Amino acid sequence: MEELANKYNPAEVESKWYEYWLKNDFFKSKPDGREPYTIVIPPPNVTGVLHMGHMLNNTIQDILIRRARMMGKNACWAPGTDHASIATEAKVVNKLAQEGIKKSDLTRDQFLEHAWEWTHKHGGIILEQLKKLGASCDWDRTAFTMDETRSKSVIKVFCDLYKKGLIYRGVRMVNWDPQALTALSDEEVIYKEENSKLFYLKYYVVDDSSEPAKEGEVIHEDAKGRYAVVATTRPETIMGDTAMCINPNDPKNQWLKGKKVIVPIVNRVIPVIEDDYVDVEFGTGCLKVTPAHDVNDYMLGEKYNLQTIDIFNDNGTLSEAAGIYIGKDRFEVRKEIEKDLQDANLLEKVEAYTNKVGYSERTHVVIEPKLSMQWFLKMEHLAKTALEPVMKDELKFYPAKYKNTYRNWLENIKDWCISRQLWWGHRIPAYFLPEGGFVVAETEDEAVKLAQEKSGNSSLTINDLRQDEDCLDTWFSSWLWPISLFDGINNPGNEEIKYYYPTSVLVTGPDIIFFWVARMIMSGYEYEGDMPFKSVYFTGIVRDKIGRKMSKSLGNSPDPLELIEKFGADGVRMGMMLSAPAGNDILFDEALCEQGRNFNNKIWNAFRLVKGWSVNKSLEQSQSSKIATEWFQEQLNKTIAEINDCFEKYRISEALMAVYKLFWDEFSSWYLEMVKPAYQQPIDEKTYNQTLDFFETLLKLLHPFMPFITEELYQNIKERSEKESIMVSLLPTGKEIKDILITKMETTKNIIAGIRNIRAEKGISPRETFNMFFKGDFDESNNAIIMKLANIDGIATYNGNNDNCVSFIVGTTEISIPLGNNINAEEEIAKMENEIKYLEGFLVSVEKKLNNEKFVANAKPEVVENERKKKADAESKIATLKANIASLK
RNA sequence: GGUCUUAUAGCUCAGCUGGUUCAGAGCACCUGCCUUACAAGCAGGGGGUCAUAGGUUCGAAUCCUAUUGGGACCACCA
Repeated sequence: MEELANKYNPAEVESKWYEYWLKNDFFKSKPDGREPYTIVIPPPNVTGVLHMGHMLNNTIQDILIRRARMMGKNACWAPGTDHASIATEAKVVNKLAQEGIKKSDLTRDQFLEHAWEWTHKHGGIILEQLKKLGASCDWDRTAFTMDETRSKSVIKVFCDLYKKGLIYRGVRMVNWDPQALTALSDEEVIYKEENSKLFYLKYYVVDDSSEPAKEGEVIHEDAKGRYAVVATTRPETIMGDTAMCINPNDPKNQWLKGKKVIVPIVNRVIPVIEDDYVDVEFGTGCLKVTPAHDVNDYMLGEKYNLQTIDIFNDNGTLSEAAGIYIGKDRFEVRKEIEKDLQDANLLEKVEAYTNKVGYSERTHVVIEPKLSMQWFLKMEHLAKTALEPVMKDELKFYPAKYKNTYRNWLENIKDWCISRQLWWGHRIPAYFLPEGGFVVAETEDEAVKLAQEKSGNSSLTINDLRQDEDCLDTWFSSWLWPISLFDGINNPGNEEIKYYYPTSVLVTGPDIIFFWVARMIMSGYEYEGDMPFKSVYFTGIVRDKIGRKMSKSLGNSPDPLELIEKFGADGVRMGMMLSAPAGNDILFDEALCEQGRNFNNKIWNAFRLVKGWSVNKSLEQSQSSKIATEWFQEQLNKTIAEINDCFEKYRISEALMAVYKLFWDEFSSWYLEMVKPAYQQPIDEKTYNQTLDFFETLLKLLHPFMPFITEELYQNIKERSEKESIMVSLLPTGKEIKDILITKMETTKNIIAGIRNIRAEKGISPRETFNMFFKGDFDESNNAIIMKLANIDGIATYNGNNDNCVSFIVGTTEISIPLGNNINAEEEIAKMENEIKYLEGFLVSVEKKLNNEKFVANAKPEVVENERKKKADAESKIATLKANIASLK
């Protein structure tokens, strides 16, 4: 072996092996006789760039998929991107704006041309970045939610649901984004607490009879007459007021019953209506009703047949219907109207107030509730089928706590507003007839046919029909992802969908449990009659080390690619996984990547050591090496079982920690030290080969976590043939564990540590040798190990003649090291007396238990037996210590 | 406002059906060491009334109740 650098350099090897894997098609999957293991990637935005959340998410997926592949399964990780309609359209609009082009100046086709250009230019960068991470996706399968197959699927599903009567069109109060100029679903609105103002407005009463106030009534009055006071946070909407509402049981407002009031400034006369929706305690108990601009007011409007006046334009400015402030922005008007009300003496007071305001998830502008014609999908039936499998754990959530969240949403589900007033997306396949009405069809030809039938006019052509301008919500394509990736919508029951569906696991963030996870489950049952995935693994949010969400504006989010450059992909992957228990947020710290990199280096150097040994075939295996190999084999088996168990429960960070400790502590610190030949001495062949086998097994166990370094070393540890790779090798399966060897070695390690401790305390060089004596039960089979690692000349039973000994106790055995004049008797005595004191205290508590009749009667026999043993052991230790003190005195 | 969740070492977290895996791990920290694989390292070591108060039990970090403090989600009063 040529000279190897003493530091591992990841940059040199990572791209080399990724190329090698691609060249050999190791990531590819085709249906065959093996058990499938399928993951569909949560498709990132097509024009997005990799952030820490993606890193975490995709590292986990890669770990799972690589492990499955090494377990002999047919592993298929299907990648792709999402067209992200609002986000992408917003980016394109911005870009055009920079070039001085307004969207409204373009035709739909022209705009889409720009959008596709943008998509082709920036699209898929994120997938290239995933390759740097080592992601073993089957790239030939790369899909896009707006490619032909997926688009066809979406349209087909829309038509199907329409035919089933689950899709309908209707005027509803929707969340309107005045910047993107589109409706949003409830899930796309984020409520934020805000410091705002509560305005108290005067609504003068018409035809006031001036009857005296009855008991409990609160009547406001000034020179202009009697008036009601209405508290509102949105005075700019008074132009849309069509009623005032009081609670019929509100004593203080009884006098308003049946009256009419005048909207301030506007001077429109509106009725006072009564409904117990109104909270008597809030404000003055008088509510202004603006059916066009508030969800609850809309409900009141429906109930009492009120007029609705829509005072806003789509972009949030005041419309003609408002009559005043026309063309001005809503927030501008709020300021102006405050002043105007003040000037007109119609503003009683203004109070500071905190309330929650809805913002658009994508454009971050304040949502305007707006009445508009939209398409909706009925959810009741879909929700019903999707609930039970999750509650019954047929489809498992990790962590399970999200089952509650899931149930809560499904049980209170509202219909899904699926239309968006955007161009970038799947256009709704509804076609309006010249004389009114519409048809829904997958193709234009079919639309014409249906239109002819519907109108009875057989001369209708496509030119007579007008297709709906709206697009579908992005999630309306994402919810089909696990099916459409295998073309299961267009070609039901095809070979791929039958083989790969249901997929094995979905790895995603809990923030999209409603947007995406729940809806995929619905569509899965609707179109495949089965769950889309057997498990869902919810990752946490990546935060910085002091717990803040990573965000561009805070500047606390590291660039993943820079991290990879600095620590290597393996190091970063490990850094992510070290602190990522399922469902917990991860507090990311570069120090974790450093730990990952250090671990790479540790593996690298262990490799250097082993490869540096020369083998002497005529050498016999030493006793210590024989013990070491037998023990390590057991330790390996034990850890493999542990890792398997962790993976079954999706405790991935724990699995990593187990293999980390196995390699660093058990293998490097203990095993290699046990078998390591003296400097420049050869090693026997048997031990050498066994060590290489162990090393190879360790590399395999590490591979899912750290694919690159493990491949590099796998290729170098033995001669490999052309197309061999660790990523397609088989993981060792668990074997029966002989715990006895492990237990014995633990005792041996304790003895070695005890001796090293004495050396450290007394400042004795590790090179200086001496003898060791024992008293009590002692298994001598590991003596060779103790002698080698603790640098001991000989081991013998204590013969009572070695007065100047320092002792310690392991289990019930006393270990003594003769140190001649190095010993300070007083110190030793003090130490032992301290220990006796502790043991006596311990003994008291054990005896107390054993003297308690109820304990002996009720506790399990083995528990009682254990207490007896504790008692005996403590007593024997005390006796030993007392004898030692006596001998030192 | 509702629902859920959580509190264990300086930090991040394990601790399963109450009892020897019961007080643990990793990191950080401290003390020695540049010992020929590795200072990105080696050897050794010190850290916790298991949030607080009650209760159940022979026995509680573990089960129950309340309180306090985190977190998440849903709803929302103008």
